[in-house]
Amino acid sequence: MALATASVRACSVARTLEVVGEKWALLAIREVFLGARKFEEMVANTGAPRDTLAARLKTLVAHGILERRRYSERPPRDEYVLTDAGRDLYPVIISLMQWGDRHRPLDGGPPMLLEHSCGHRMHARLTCESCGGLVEYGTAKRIRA
Amino acid sequence: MALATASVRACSVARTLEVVGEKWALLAIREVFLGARKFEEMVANTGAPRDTLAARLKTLVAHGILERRRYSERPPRDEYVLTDAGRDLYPVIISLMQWGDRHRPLDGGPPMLLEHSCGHRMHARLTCESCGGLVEYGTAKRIRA
DNA sequence: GCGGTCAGTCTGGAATCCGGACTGACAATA
DNA sequence: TATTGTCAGTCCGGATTCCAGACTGACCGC
Repeated sequence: MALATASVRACSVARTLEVVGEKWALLAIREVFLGARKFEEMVANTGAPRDTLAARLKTLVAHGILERRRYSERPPRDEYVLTDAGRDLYPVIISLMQWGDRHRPLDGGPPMLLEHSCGHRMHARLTCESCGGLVEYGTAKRIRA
Repeated sequence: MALATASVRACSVARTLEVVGEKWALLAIREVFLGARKFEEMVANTGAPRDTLAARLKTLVAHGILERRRYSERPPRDEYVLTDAGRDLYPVIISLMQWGDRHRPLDGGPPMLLEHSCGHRMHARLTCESCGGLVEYGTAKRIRA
């Protein structure tokens, strides 16, 4: 009687989502990327309940995605800044943004345009570090697990 | 008395998260990318409550990310396959995976290795379509909104 | 008929989420 | 000094979701 009970896949996607997978977490991170580092700004820009946002910021700090930095002593004021690990979430945010731009467009075009440092309107894509070729569904195969 | 009340940012990230931002949605999509297209497989591999997973699959189908396809009439069996819009989420999944590989590593290395069609172990990165340069935090600036 | 597979649905308690009111520290204005 | 405003939360009670696990129902193979 072989018992092959629920061995959940060990997967980096799941481990990442444990950190940023909650409803307002990525939106808070987006705000920091966009320069809104203060609690009040994030509340206004995301529409998150203050309550929930405070909790998310706390766990993001605990997980080393954000850092809380005091930028004024009198009055005491803190802002949230990205750690290195937080900055590494940039591709996640950009990928989500591009999907939304393409598949959930707004009348009047994308709500936000980004310009890459090369001077062109930014269209990002995932490429292979070795060959430079496009990475999309079907261009990769599993070689372990 | 100017009332600048809570104008939530119109943002493609938020619109995308409305579709895939719930706890088990992206994990279900990951499963389909990995070839687990059947309900039972997804339950086993993700560990999601059957209940919740059924609900997520329903909304993903409703949102045009997945498609339910009958692959057997007798007994009646359906599987879930990616639509074009679903396949376009590949960069999101890969970005999440790479973040997890780097910042939440497992002893013994990444649980899954991918090989790009060029034959090398896949390390994907976000690059600019115009110049081919790396896209990371600080390489883009907002030119609208 | 009996057990097994597949794809869910149902249940009831636990955990979260929500909008909005409130607090407390301070600054600026009157 | 009193009033108003900003900022960063906390607190509240009700509504919504989530969860593990039991159950259903359609089918197949033996």
